[in-house]
Amino acid sequence: MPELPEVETVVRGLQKVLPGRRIVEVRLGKTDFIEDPAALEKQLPGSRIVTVRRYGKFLVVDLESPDATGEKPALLIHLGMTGQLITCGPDTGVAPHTHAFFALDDGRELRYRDPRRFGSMQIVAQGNGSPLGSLGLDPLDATKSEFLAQLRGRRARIKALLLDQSVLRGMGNIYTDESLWRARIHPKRLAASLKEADLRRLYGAVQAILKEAIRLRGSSISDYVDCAGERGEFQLRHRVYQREGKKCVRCKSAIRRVIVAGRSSYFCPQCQPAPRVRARKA
DNA sequence: AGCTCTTCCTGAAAGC
DNA sequence: TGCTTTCAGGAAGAGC
Repeated sequence: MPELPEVETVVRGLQKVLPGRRIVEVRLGKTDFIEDPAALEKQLPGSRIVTVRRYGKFLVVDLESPDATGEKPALLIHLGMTGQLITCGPDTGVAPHTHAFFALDDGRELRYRDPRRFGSMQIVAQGNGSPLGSLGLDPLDATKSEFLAQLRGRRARIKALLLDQSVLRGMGNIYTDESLWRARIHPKRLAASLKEADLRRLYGAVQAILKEAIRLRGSSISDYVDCAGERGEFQLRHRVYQREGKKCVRCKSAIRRVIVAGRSSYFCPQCQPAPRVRARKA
């Protein structure tokens, strides 16, 4: 599923080919994941792509309107669980579940495919519109003190906080579990119970995991591919994610799975000791 | 504030 | 073999 490293990989690929291109035509299939399909069909044709960038798990396509009104619209795309953005020639066969086609002025096409349609697409007036405003720190841009300030003293479970996009933007289930394993922190620990040293270790782990995942072009589990259709390789480096019952590479204990924050959470019971459970009153 | 449950959707995998 | 059920999960919303 596309999280920060996967979106970053797609963005880097698109940024090589899209800036300067003009969108000449928009064709849509199913539109229930698009906020205002008519707005896309009306506003996109004729506009020029300026930049493609990542904001959390969102792809932001900054646009320049043909009528130079000063309006700088942006197309926001969230890949959800199974979203793919691919560039290809116009005659390339259409994969099932391809729901949006953006014809470009060089004859090529940008296509959006999303079997489960958990993704989303919308046009905002400025690249900072609606959903982006409520997002928290970018885990790679954040300094250690910003990161610590965001988590210190919070009563929620650390895993829930790492997944919360209003706290940190971009982490998902895979990189949360991998980071917690690396930092030797159990997903159920309350952030407020963590020592300063734990949080520092977590900061380092998050940065290291995300950077390595970007270097390896993301994790290809489920449907993830980059904008050229290539798979990533970080799934080969997963230490806990989807490794229930397999041996921890550090201590040989069997990896376990529990539900935390409504998500499957994989951890090593030896390396990541569980918090003390408060006794339930009878 | 923070937890759990539900909804959206499809395909893969498990169960019978 | 082939059908049915379950599960996965990003995000938002409800209810506690």
